[in-house]
Amino acid sequence: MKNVVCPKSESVSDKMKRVMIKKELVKGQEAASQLKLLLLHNPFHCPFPFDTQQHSLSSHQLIANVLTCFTQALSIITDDHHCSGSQSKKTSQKGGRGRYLRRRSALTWTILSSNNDDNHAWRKYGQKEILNSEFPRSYFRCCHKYDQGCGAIKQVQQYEKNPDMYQTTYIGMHTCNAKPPKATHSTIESANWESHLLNSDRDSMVTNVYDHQSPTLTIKQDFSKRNTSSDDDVTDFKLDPCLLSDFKEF
DNA sequence: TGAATTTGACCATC
DNA sequence: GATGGTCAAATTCA
Repeated sequence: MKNVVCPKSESVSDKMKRVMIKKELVKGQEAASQLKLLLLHNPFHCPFPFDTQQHSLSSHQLIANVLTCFTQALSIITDDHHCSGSQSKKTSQKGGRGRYLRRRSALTWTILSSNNDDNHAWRKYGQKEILNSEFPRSYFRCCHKYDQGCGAIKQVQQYEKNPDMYQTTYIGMHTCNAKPPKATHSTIESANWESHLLNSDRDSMVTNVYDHQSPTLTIKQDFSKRNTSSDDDVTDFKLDPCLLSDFKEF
């Protein structure tokens, strides 16, 4: 963080950026504190992305808030880094195309589902053959990208082990006013489902696996990139009955 | 005719 | 350089 502040040559925009970064970090800190309280009072709180509890934010939403705040702060810092300095090279604009924005740092999670309908309006913007993959990957962005600046995107690919299922990766949270995604009954009625919540740097992965045969929720953290993967990273939770009923309501 | 999808080319990342 | 992600012109559809 010491790179962020440069008091000697700080302009008005630098000050604004500093304020924005501070604001994002404070928001992230608040969300982390709420998450801590939530887990202290209910360690078995359902982390599922589509938690239906209305009275408070789910742990997933809090995690998403934390990551979003940090991502925002980092993007401000990164933009500053890229834009500052007279020698920052301009990208070529062949065919009038600008710099492509990649979202590797955005909050990402993957679900396996028998249908792709999640109650959000998506616009397909690309399809690609993937190496060593039987099925192409389709790329969708939120229809409200331009009117509301929503940056949510998803990638859909048929699951090779079971072509009736679709592996859908959501990247970024919806910032539009559209209805939040809701899992369908067909999703839950499939034998098992799993979702992956990836953190921003992809160093770790949280995998939630719900098994209908024996109602357990497996939360698996994958730190493969850090080379610390072990059986200790896998935690099985017997679900609290009330949470389980919430879980089956979708 | 406007909106949505397809598709080839461009760009970023590893 | 290979591969995946995104753009935007061309095409299709309602």
